[in-house]
Amino acid sequence: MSDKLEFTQEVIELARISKALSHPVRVYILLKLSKMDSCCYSGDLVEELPVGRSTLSQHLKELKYAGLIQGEIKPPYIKYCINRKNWERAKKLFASFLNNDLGVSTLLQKTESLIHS
Amino acid sequence: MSDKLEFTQEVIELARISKALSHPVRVYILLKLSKMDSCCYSGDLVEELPVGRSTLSQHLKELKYAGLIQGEIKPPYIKYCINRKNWERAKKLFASFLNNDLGVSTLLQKTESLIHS
DNA sequence: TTTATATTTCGCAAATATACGAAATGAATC
DNA sequence: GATTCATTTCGTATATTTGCGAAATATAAA
Repeated sequence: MSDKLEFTQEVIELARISKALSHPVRVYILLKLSKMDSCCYSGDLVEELPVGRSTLSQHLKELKYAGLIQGEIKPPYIKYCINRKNWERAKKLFASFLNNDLGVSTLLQKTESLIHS
Repeated sequence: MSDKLEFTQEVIELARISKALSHPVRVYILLKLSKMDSCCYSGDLVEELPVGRSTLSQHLKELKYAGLIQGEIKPPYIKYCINRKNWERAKKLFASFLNNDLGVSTLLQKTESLIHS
């Protein structure tokens, strides 16, 4: 069989989450938020991290877009927290990945099965 | 304390590995190689994956550079395998990350401690 | 030595990521 | 309404990533 296949959702999702974690600033933010089990202001983070405010805001936006964190507006602040549900999902996916629990059949699929499903 | 800090090796390494995993082709290759517990030719992969030969070669190069795989020349082929040692290290790092086993003190460090250590 | 095969490197184009300062936003307070 | 504060968006510059085909490389076979 030499047909080109498409990636499954699992593979695409793993890549998407990995991308969200592919910068030290974002790794740090996620580690801190998941550890604190509480929330955090953008202003607190910019004090510690070696980037400017607007750059930090971009990183927060990316993590939000990836669904890994969420912001709650508490004027004049915005409190950022881990998105527990998606974070647990990410953890499970990665655990499967690292422990080789993902079956070969979950790596690729034929185009047809995507179209007709 | 509002001094800017630097990232620890753990944070930098997590970001680096995540970056290597931030593309579906690379996730697929790593999953396949770690699952097979054997090796794989570039030619086999290009048959399955939706990218051309030179593009696949780039992805393999990146994974090699990240230390996650290694290539053994078996003319006229090159056999690619998981780099077991580094893969185990990556697994441990990620497991700590996902389980919140990394202490807060392992996230950032003062510039001084880098310079004088 | 020529030919065939597998893979990589090169050159290029397009898209995405990273960073910053300045300006804009949105809510509370004066 | 004007001011203040925390944060985001905009505009811009630069660097990196992704992709491809053509050319180069390296080895085995004819």
